[in-house]
Amino acid sequence: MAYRETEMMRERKAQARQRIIECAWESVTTGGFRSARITQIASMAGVATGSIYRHFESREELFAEMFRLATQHEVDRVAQALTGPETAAQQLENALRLFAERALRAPTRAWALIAEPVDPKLDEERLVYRRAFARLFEGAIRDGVLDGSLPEQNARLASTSLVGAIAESLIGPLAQASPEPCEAADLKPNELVDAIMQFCMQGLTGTRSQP
Amino acid sequence: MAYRETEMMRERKAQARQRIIECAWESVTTGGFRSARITQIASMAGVATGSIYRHFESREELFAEMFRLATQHEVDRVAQALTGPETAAQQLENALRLFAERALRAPTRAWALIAEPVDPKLDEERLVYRRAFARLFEGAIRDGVLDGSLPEQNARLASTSLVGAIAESLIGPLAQASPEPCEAADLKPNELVDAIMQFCMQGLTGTRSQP
DNA sequence: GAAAGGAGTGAATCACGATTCATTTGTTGT
DNA sequence: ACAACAAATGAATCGTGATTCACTCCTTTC
Repeated sequence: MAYRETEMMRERKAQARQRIIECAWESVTTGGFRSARITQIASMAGVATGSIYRHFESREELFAEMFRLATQHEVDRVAQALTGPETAAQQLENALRLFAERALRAPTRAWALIAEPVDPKLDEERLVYRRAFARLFEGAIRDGVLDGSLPEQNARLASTSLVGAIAESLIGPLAQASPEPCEAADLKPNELVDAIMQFCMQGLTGTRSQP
Repeated sequence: MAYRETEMMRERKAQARQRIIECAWESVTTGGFRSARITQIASMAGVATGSIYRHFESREELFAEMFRLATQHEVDRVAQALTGPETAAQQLENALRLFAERALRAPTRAWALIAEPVDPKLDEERLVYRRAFARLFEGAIRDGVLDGSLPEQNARLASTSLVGAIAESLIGPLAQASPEPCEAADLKPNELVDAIMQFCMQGLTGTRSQP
């Protein structure tokens, strides 16, 4: 017999796979799932169209995998903000702010992650993404209730509402085109974030901040 | 010469047009824009495929028109709730609750109206829809600030956040399949609505309700 | 260096649905 | 009843883009 997959080959394939995912992500970040073409991704990655299918079952599968990775990255970022010496409420505010700012900085990406619908497989992944965030925020809210920085409440629902309020505030205005982001409510980006945060924190604490 | 469009014919055409829109709406309500096929809509309406194009420039155009009508209907419903003898804050709560309940009762329709992306023409219409709601809620918030039932705040942004919080809370969990709606946060539908409303009203008033 | 596979290629195929258009079926006025 | 025209039809066409596959190119092993 001859040819047994060697370490070098495994490595090389893994790299190609990685490259494909990265290009897919770039394509999605630029124009959303809708306009991401397999053909174009292939040529970006410097491989033939058919080669994509050596690495992924289908277009769906490629996007699902890509989504999984991007999502994990984003969740990790936000999770980081949920550690530190501050009160849980303060940590949560930081995390929410980070979430909002990141979304605002890359609207097309945010849209793709949060809302753009593609196909059932992707929706499934998105659900996981949502749950990951929900769980994150939910935990922080529970902590806040324990350390007294937040009042008693339904943590699960509050966390969902938070994500929703932020996403809508950012994405609603930003969904269409990315060229001239943000003019929602006639505010500058950071003012927008501030205002969103005020609403969210009031919703959580039931206490007026900065009257 | 002969044949000049008569009243009866005009009527008949208008009816067909109406029927087509209704069937399109039913189709969208059932499976979302994505799965609404012109062919199927035609057969539902009892006309030939080609006849659709006697009434509408294109698929896009049909959906846009349909969307416009559905939207108007929905907005009118909610606007109704914003009249009455109660404080503006109370009216707003009623309106929000109505919005949430209606969405909860027909998740696929709500999804189609609020979030499902289709094409640029539709997105434009959706923007109008969002603005209509925003304006509605915004006005109510302004009134609330005036009559003292709500504290000073950025009405525009608060209204956006409200729509977002509600939409996410409802649609996030309900987006996928309509068969078994609602088990979000392990709550029954009306409990879900109650919890959302609490969050929203706290966000608006900065006051803890039902501690 | 030659056999034995695996990996890569990309033009051809296929699927799917919107749209068209030659033809048929009314409708109207005389 | 007939001319003149509009409306309706739906099978055929077209466009788009994912997916395939017969073939070539590389690696590995002996």
